Amino acid sequence: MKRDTSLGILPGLLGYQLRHANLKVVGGFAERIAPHNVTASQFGLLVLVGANPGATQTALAGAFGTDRSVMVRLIDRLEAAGLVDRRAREGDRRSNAIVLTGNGAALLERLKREVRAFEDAATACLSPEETETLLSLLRRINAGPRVSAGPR
Amino acid sequence: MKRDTSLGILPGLLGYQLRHANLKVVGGFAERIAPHNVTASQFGLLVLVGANPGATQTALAGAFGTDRSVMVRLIDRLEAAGLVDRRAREGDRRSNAIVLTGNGAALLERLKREVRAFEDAATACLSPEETETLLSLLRRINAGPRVSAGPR
DNA sequence: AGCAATAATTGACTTGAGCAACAATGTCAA
DNA sequence: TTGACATTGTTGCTCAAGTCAATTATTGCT
Repeated sequence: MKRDTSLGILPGLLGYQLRHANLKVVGGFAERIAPHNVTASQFGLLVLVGANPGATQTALAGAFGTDRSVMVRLIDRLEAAGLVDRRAREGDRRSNAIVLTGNGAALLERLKREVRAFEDAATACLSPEETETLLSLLRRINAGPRVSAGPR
Repeated sequence: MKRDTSLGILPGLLGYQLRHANLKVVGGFAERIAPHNVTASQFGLLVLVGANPGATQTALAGAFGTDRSVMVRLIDRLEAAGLVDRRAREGDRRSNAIVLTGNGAALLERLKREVRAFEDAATACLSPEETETLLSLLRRINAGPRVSAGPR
């Protein structure tokens, strides 16, 4: 009774393909780094903090593309795990300076090696040039203007 | 005080670019169709039901890539909104035959026009050939083998 | 008849996003 | 200087989704 199911117009939609690629790649990566008790989002944030020591939570949220309130809870968890610190910031007592702890920096190094290996596996079905093309097209989509809600 | 934030190695990672493209495209689309009280997932499911009238919930879940229990609640909402019906299926009283209602079919037609316009806007920064390339690369990633958890 | 498999459902739990409100703090103009 | 306004981190609330286990009704097999 397999009556194989048609996907209709979905395969032609960028949104659909993006949703599935995201599910597959990010999901696989999450599964791979799960033994370290870190999610994919947390890894991304660790990279960001490592590249911008002392940045403000709002700056991190902006770069990460999330709401400030989401950033609060993300950092809460990383801080509870002893991977980052909230430091006082001279000159502005409203904001925190977020920095990696020693443990955080060490874990980040190990995770960076894992993510490289994982990405190679995930793009094994593409040639290196094709992978580069895919990345550059995605970057252009991401850099493009915010897509308005359209005429209504 | 913009001290523009560095993204570190993130821009070179497929997972990162996919996450952001997904956020941007799917998020923008969700915002656009929100006035119709439909989420992006629900739109996808409407397309699927329209292309496979009378399909089983389990078949839909399989094609959609979600758990059966998720499908139950997705259909619950569409049914409550009067967009689909659970029909009795002759020959097997365990399963439901899911079909579009008149309202559901009408809404689907309107949404299909909107999604086309939206995708055109989202890919306006790419040439038609580039958009096709992007879609085909994503399809290959999606069709590729499940990425294993890798060596430890 | 008896029993394993299947379809749908439910409940509990977790995650993530988005929004609104708030207190503390900083900025700026009159 | 002071009063209006903006910004920062934070919390609470809501909602959509995803996982996992358990339950019920039904079907098919032997």
